[in-house]
Amino acid sequence: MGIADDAVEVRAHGWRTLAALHGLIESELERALSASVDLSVVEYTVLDALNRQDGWHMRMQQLARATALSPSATTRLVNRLEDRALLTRVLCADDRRGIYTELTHAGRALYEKARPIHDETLERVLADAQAQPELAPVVEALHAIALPVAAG
Amino acid sequence: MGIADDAVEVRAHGWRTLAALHGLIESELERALSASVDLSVVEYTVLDALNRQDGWHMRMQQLARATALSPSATTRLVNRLEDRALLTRVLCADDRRGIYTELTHAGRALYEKARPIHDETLERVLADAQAQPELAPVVEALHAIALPVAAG
DNA sequence: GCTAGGTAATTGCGTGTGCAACTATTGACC
DNA sequence: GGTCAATAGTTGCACACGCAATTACCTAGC
Repeated sequence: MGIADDAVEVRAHGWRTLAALHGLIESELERALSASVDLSVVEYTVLDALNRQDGWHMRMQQLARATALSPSATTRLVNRLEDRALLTRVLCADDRRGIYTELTHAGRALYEKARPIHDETLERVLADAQAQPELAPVVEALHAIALPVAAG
Repeated sequence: MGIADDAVEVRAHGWRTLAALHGLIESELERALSASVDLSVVEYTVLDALNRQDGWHMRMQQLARATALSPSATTRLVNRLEDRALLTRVLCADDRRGIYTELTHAGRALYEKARPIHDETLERVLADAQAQPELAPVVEALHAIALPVAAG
């Protein structure tokens, strides 16, 4: 078997490994978050994204990109969170097609409660994953990614 | 902000990056496979897993692990593929609770057709991802993973 | 040999998702 | 100023998923 064929195998195997690690992390986060604060991973992702824009609005489309969801799924996701009074829709004045979302007090409070649980779970799962020879290299790579801006 | 806080941020950011890359690859594979051979990514994963066990059976449970799916989802996934005559259920003699699955001729043929599409899409997507500074380190790590056994 | 506890797989049910079709609004062109 | 394509967001619909309950079977223990 030649070098080119090996490359195909390596990519396929790498993809399976990535998918395995992703599934592992997501299911653990799902369990931890839904048990403690009744949030799914995507719901937490929304709160996290909104919080990271501190005080700033976010369009539906940006939310869709941040969660890797379709527009329709994003609409319903925002509906669920709005029904729980965790965020509010804000009509935008300069483009009346656009809709901004922002966290409510309750939303920020729930996020503050969920965040340590999220972070601890992530730390634990990554440590577990790093102990598996199969997954370790990918976990290492995650650590090596530089933060987008100065995080201090 | 201290080193410990940075570590939390780095993990969270790494996880978002991993999720982004995973979502990117999965959606591209989904599009390519469903358009050309009417298979979803998990369905392809099943055919691939069965094929990699060349001629060998695979229990439902193993399939569930390979696809990161629940037992119920695995049952229905196998149902769909069986309805399309791509695989067959085989009762196991020594443990009559267990059910083996194996590819049919049609299943193997469709896999052979799907595989190059899968591989080419994966190559293209990984190349695209590697061009994004944000995703590149993770893609590098995937390439660096050694194949489980001698692949030649 | 029979019962009790555990495991493999399946089914009922509620829910989240994507696609396609739709509405509302914007911006470009003449 | 009116028309037309493009964009933002929402809704109808079908479908795949997870959880919990169920069935069938195996394995101890007595």
